[in-house]
Amino acid sequence: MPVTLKDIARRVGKSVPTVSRALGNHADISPETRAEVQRVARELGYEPSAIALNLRRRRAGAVSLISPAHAQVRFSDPFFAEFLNGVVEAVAEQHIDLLVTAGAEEDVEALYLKQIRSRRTDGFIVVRTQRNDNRIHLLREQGVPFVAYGRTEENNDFCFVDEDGTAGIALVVDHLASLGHRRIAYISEPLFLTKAYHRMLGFRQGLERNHLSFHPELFVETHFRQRSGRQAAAYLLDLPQPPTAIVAANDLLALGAMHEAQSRGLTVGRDVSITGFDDIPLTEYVHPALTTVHLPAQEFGRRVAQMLLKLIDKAPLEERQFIYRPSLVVRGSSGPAPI
Amino acid sequence: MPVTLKDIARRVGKSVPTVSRALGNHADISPETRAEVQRVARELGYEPSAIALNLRRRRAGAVSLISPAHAQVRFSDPFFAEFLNGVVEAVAEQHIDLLVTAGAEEDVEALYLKQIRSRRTDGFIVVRTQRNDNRIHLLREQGVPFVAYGRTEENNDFCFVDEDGTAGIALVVDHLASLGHRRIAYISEPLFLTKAYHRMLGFRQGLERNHLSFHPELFVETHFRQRSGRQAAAYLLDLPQPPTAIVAANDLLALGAMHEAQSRGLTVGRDVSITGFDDIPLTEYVHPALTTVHLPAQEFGRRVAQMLLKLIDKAPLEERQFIYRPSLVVRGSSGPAPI
DNA sequence: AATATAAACTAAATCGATTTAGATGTCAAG
DNA sequence: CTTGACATCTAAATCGATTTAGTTTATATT
Repeated sequence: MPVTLKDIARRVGKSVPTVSRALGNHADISPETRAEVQRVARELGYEPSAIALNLRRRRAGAVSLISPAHAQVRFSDPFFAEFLNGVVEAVAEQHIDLLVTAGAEEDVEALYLKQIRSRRTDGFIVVRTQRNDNRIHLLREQGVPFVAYGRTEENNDFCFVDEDGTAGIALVVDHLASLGHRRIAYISEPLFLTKAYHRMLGFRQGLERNHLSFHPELFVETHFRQRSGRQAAAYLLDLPQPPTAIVAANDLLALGAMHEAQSRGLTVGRDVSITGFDDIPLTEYVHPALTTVHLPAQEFGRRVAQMLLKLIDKAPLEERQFIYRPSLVVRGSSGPAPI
Repeated sequence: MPVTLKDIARRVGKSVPTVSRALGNHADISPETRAEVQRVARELGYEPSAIALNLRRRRAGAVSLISPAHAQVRFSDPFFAEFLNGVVEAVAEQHIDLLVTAGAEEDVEALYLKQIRSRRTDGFIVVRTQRNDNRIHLLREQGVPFVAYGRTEENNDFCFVDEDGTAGIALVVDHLASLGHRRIAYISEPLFLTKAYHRMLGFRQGLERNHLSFHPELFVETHFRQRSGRQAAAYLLDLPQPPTAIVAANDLLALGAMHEAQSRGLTVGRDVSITGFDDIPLTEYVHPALTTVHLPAQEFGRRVAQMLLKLIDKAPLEERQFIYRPSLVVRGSSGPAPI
């Protein structure tokens, strides 16, 4: 049986409000009573009921992160896992709970609405934003605090943390072009995701500024995982005129592509160059190590969470929006174009 | 402003309890009133306050998963990420919230105690059990429902899901022995973890039943991550008489070891065999693909969560304990011993 | 001595639901 | 015409906290 104020009140022979005020160090309690109450509370291991408190305060004491339905990967995406690490730590520091939920395929918005109406949560962390994102429409409409990781393509007047994916991929193309590559392929994530779209733009921008033309047959839109990367690479390497370099929109796709190239006996970094994006912890430990674009995933998680907590507390926010300019990490998977 | 029973009551001109009973389909409400109340509720988008309900029911409507402090990896451990996927899905199906928290380094037990006393949670999922696990002592003492992933070394009279790591690693040793390997090294996770300990036992058992002797210099106890695997492999390969096969206690360690071997110009699977454990999604996509032991991480997560939910509901449990017998997955990273 | 003031406490209301016990009105049976 | 049964509803209590508005008692002031 958990200990309540009533239990303490009974023990010290005082009323419940007195006990409450004694524990809260209010002025209208005599030093003796206060000491006695606090002693008994400690002795009984009293801890206020989070639920009762939340009812009174009309807060949930929790923030919510709903993993989107379309992400078959959910937490197994290493980038997202790192991001989650950051969120969990930032939230734990403030003694707020993190509610983690999986969105059902049908309609994630119903889930958001339910959480809002049942007042389970004080705010949301929105991940994997889409170019036209109904979740964001909804949250804005409902006036619920939220911070997104990523932007949308429309009205971006909300709090978010994002990366400049366009600049990131353009750096990759620069790098490959400087190595003499002229047939560069691109493996894209689904383009309804804002970040996939931005990265794709970076690819086109990179081609352009290096005076390379865009070959539609060298552009593949696929899913998130390694399997897709492998399949896409198989298609590309089977082309009559295969690319000498493959830019993948994320590291998992790149690893899948590398696997395909290697199982064809190609040496990655020599016969074909392959690059990724995100710099997940693994990239350093595959062979050859992956040339990629670094993102501080955990820091993104921290930032998003901290912004959200401030937003909820209506504390002043130094910055409502943050766009990280990523940097290139050159490793062994990219090398000079073969002649 | 969220909609409450009071709002509905005002609208239909009835008392709050009547509204409550109408929504709950109780018998003592006239069909007309019931219909009217339900109509208005729908119209206003009424959803009961989760907090008020929980206060009344004296339940939290949530279960808790606290990532242990010693796990520097937390969610970035791909096995754990998969496990979490399973948990999240099983829990979401039952409309229960999952509270994810990070344990501070100092004392995780204090965190558990706090969550128990403040009645934030109805039960716990305990991961990365230790041979002598204070969290389990505590939960048992407090009589709080919990399910562990993994056992302890003492009294195991509680609900858990586990793998038979001993059998798993022994399979690996059998496999390597059958390929002619006689100098087999082992890279272990920290041995205070039950699962690390079990796997280590499997290594010794495997050696024994293949009539191989245990060489202390071929046994390295280290941490979880790739970096440790790499360092351990460096040490092993620098030995005057290096091993021909390296058994790593998990896939990340194995990938680290592979990286070290490859950066020395060795061909993994020919010059040296390397094996892992867990069969994380990545193992299939490195080159050569990793020989490992398969564990259905996501299913483990589901099982643990489902057990916990039943335990909380005091529903009958067909089985309180489940030990999975893992199977070997042979891929390219293991091959015949060089002569 | 009467009154104002301060100290230390408590009753009652509140948050948003549910449940228990009781109230009211209608109708049929005696 | 009274009584009992039934249908339908509401008042009050409860979960565990906090806050507001008093209340009581002792002390200081005039």
